[in-house]
Amino acid sequence: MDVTTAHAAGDCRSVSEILSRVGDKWTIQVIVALRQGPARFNGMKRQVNGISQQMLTRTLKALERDGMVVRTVHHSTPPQVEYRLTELGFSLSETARQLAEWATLNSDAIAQNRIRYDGRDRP
Amino acid sequence: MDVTTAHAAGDCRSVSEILSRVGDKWTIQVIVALRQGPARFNGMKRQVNGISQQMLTRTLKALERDGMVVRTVHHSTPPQVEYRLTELGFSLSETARQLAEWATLNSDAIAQNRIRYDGRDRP
DNA sequence: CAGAATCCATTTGGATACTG
DNA sequence: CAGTATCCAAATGGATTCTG
Repeated sequence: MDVTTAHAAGDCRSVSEILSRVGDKWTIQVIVALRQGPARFNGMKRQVNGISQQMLTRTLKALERDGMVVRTVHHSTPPQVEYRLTELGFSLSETARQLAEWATLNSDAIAQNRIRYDGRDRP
Repeated sequence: MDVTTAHAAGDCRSVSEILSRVGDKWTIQVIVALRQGPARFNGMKRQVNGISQQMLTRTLKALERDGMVVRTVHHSTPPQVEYRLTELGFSLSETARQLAEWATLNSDAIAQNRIRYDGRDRP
């Protein structure tokens, strides 16, 4: 029996908190983007489609705090700041990639399910 | 090359939307809870630790709309309503279980990282 | 380039009271 | 038992302006 089964797969309070942290609008995408290797701020902003500057800042800072990303400043001109995954962050990125893949593969089906559901007569 | 790599792993706009849907505070936990088999409303409320009645209602309704859960009413007294995963929902639950497992295994490390980060002198 | 700061709209979530 | 309805607080996220 694995640890998840032993814990009834997520009844710990901490799990809920972590899931809602990594499950916000951008975290998974940022982590998946960093799988390819270290990246710089504006590079990521271009890579992660549609993210605002503020949300990228917040997301990266939260990931740094959680120990999933390290931030390295190179004092050059122009200044360079590099972000890369830690081991912890990389381990999450494996699962994150699967989740992103699932979303890619099933987004059409979900969109159709919604249309069908909304089309039924209902309050 | 798999589809995720082909799509640069999540730059589609739809992925962002789906991820933030399944990544709210409760969806993953509800789905993981339903892996064990069909369940009834108040049973799930007890199983998913800390969820309010309203949030369970909202989460289940959203999952039903997305075609991940089916809701079956048995007109008995007292009334019974059964929720169970569809194939789509079950396929997500595989990845969801991994994510919940990751969260369980690493919640301590993350908590410690946060303490360390917050302890450093910083604005 | 890499952000910090501010403002504001929307979403999310909790508590409570009520219903068939 | 299985919800609905309402109110409200907090979190989330976007846009814009400013800075070392």
